[in-house]
Formats: sequence, structure tokens, C-alpha cells
Amino acid sequence: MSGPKAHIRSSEIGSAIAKAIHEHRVIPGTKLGEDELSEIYGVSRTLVRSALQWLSHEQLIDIQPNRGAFVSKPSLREAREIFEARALLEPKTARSAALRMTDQAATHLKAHINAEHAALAQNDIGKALRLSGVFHIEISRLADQQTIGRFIESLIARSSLIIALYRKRDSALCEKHAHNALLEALSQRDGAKAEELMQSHLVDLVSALDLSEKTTKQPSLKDALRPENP
Amino acid sequence: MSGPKAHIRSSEIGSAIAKAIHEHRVIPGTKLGEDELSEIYGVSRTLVRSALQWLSHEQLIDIQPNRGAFVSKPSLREAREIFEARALLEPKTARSAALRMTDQAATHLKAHINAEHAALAQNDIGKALRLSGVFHIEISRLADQQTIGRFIESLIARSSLIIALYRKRDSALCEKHAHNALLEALSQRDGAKAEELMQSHLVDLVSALDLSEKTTKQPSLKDALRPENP
DNA sequence: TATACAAATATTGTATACAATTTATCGACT
DNA sequence: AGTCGATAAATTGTATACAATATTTGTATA
Repeated sequence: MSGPKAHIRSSEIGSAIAKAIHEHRVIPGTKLGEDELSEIYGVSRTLVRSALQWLSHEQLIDIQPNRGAFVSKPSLREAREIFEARALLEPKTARSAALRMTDQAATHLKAHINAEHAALAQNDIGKALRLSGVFHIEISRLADQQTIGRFIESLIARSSLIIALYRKRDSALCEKHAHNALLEALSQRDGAKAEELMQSHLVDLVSALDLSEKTTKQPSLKDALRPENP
Repeated sequence: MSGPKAHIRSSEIGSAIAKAIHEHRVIPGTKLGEDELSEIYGVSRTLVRSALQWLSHEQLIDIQPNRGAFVSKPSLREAREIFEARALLEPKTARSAALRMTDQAATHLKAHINAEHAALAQNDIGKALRLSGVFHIEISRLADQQTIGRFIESLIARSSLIIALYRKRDSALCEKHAHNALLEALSQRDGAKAEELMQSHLVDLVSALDLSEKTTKQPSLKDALRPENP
């Protein structure tokens, strides 16, 4: 009875920007100027502003009054909250998905995983990252819970911001096996196992991040560039 | 690092409309014309449209392309999903809230309950309903989980639509005691009890609704107004 | 009387114009 | 030289104007 069918053009723009954010082609802090975007997409600022408001509500960008829109930089606290929320929602959702699993869905997910691996093979980290997120979203769709699914979708989008900001150096984005194991459990309609795998998968994701206090304050440039301290 | 501080005027309009929806002063299906609203709030359609897009994203209204914005009429399925989501989020949130409870918060919540009772005494059902929702939101704030809190807030707003559509006749909105008991458990910092009470409270809320299949299709006016059937 | 079509009206979608605010640039002063 | 301040440029906020679409009204016809 309700749906984001309206404002098609502006939501396309919003999706395009969201995708770029998700793929780390624009990084947190980047300013998204209205004139610039209206130039890029060949529309007036009206539609651009509409798209920006959408992104702002998704908390992917931060609109500062009279200053402009910037790609969000989630705080450490937000980062923790987002993964706590995912831990609360996704495992149970994976369980539901397992119970409603079909062969068709299995091949669909398998294709996704392959695309993800292909992207990794091409060293297209951004694309792999996004596809990884889409995999989680597909699972929530299978669970046939649109409401919770939307929440998860939103959390995953923001997760990509967190990864951009807090990822440990040299940490794997997503173990190759995690999604495969998940798919296995789903295909076997083993709800309990899917729930457990999803939970540990999320723990692994967090462990690839550096969410310690230190990172909170930026290097402050002044300190970072000062030649040396005794 | 992100917040809805921008577009202050339009978000005020959005809040005003959301409040009216929450209080059942405008009911599901009502058309929200842009000219009408811009007249009411003394602003241009630009700001009205901005507010409407916000409400649309909150799924409180449904924007139909070239037709206009209508207060959402959640389907039976959506209604069930929303309360399932609440059941997933709110009990654990209540538990967290209990652990972080302060005396100050207790008096604050107590005041809320009193205001709720006062509204009921004045037969201001709408206001009581909204305050009842705010009570739940306050609890989620106490849990100090902004992300989950926003989800809950969104779910509660949509719940008021569901209540408007599917409430059983003569069913109590909220047992007077439920919120008091919850406050009691919170004050005692009894997380387990708070979680349990919240869970059963939500069950009670659902049981005051008629979510059977039949209710799906509207009375269709034609049937409703036809004088009599044999 | 009811239905079908057509003009007229009203409403939403988009772009543009103007106002308000911030940011950048230049110059004066210490 | 560096900082403070004023003016100029650029950017966002809001309103208005025009275009596209839907709804209503009226009229003719069966």
C-alpha cells in the first residue's frame, strides 16, 4: 500500500549516488554540491535536492544547513550501534530465509556469489564490497519480511561507510567461504545453522574493523604533519 | 556525525503532519494536497513537498505519481510485519534501558504516564494514543541505541496507522497498568523483567487488533450504504 | 436515464529566478 | 610576514512560473 514509486527520476539519482558510496567511489566527507550533481545528471537542482534528502534520510549523507551535503562519516559509536543492530536483525532473518528457501533462490544467490568472486578476481574491491552487501540484502528479501528487510538494507549501506572509515589494514573484506557456507545452510533449509553462521559472519566482519577509541579523533593534521616529537 | 538538522522549516511541517496522523486527526486514505498544505502552513509548495517526501520515506504517507500524497493504509501483511519487527526490537531494548535507568529518567517517564492518563480522562483518545507511543520511544532513548531507536520510532508511528485501521471495537488502547508495570521494572533496573513485560505488552497490543484476513477489503461504500440485504 | 466522449479545471512535476548565507579573495593594518 | 576585516564570488534556501498529467464537468448520443 506504500512504496517509493514516486519521483522516479530523483530516486534514480539517489540510487546512483548511493551505489557510488557503497562502492567507495566517493568516500566519507566528500562534498556533494548541488550544481555539480545537476550538471552530471542533466537535471535541475530541484531533483538533485530531492535525491539528497532521500540520502540524508538514509543517513548516507549529512546535510549541513547552508553548507551543503557531505558523505556521512559515522562516529565510532554509530559504527558499533549499526553492527549491534545487524547482529540483532540478520541472524533471525537468515533463519527465516532458510525456511522459505527455494531452488530458484539458491541459484540466484549462487550467481551473486560468483559475481562477487569475479569482482574480487578483477581487483574491483568496490564492486565486490557492494555485491557482498547485496548478498545480505537478498537473504533478507528471501525472509519475506519487507519491513525488517528495509532496516537491514539501510544498515548495510551505512556499513560500507564504516568499512571505508574503520577497516583494518590488510583485513579481508569478507572471507570467501562465509557466504558460501551461508548459502549451503540456506539450501539445506537448515534455519538454526543459517542463524548461527550469520551471527559468526557478522562477528568476523566487525573483527576486520578497528573500532578502538583511539581512532575516534582524527590525526588532526597538525600532529600528523609535525616532523618529529622527542 | 549525521542528523536531520537541515531543512528546519520543512521538517517542522513534516512533524506537524506526523503528529496529526499519530493522533488520528487525519486518518489513513486522507489526501494531503500540496496547495492545501502550503496554504495552511504559509509556505510555498517547495517546502511542503520536502515535508511530504520525508513522510513518504517514513512510510506514513503514500505518494502516488501525478496523483498526490495520501495517508498510508498499511496492508494486513505490513501490519503483521510491523508488530513482528517491534517484537524483535523492543523487548531487548527495554532490557538495555533497565540497565541504564536513572532516577531522573524514572520521574520523566512517570510524568509521561500521568500525561497519558490525563489525556484519557479528558477522552482525548488521539493524544493518549500518541503519548503512549512516545512512552515506548522514550524507553528506546534510554537504551542509548540511536540506530535501533530510530527504527522503533518509525515502527511506532506506523503502528498508529494500523490501530486506526484494524483496531477491534471496544478494545482498550493500552491497559493502564502495562506502562506502569514496565516503569516499575525499569526503575528496579530489572532487565529480564522489563524485557518480559515489554514482550507481553506487545502481544496485548496485537490482540487488541483484528488482523484476520476478512478485514482486508474495504467496506466498499457501495455495500456500506446499500440500505439493506435480505 | 445512463454511458461515452471532450473540454475545462485542478493538481502534480520540473525548471528557473531571486533571496539568504557561507566561502573565498583582496587589501589594510599591526 | 601574518592576521583581521570588507568586499566579491559561489552555494544553498525558498518562491514562483511553466509544463505535464489527472480529475472533473458538461454535453451529446444511445
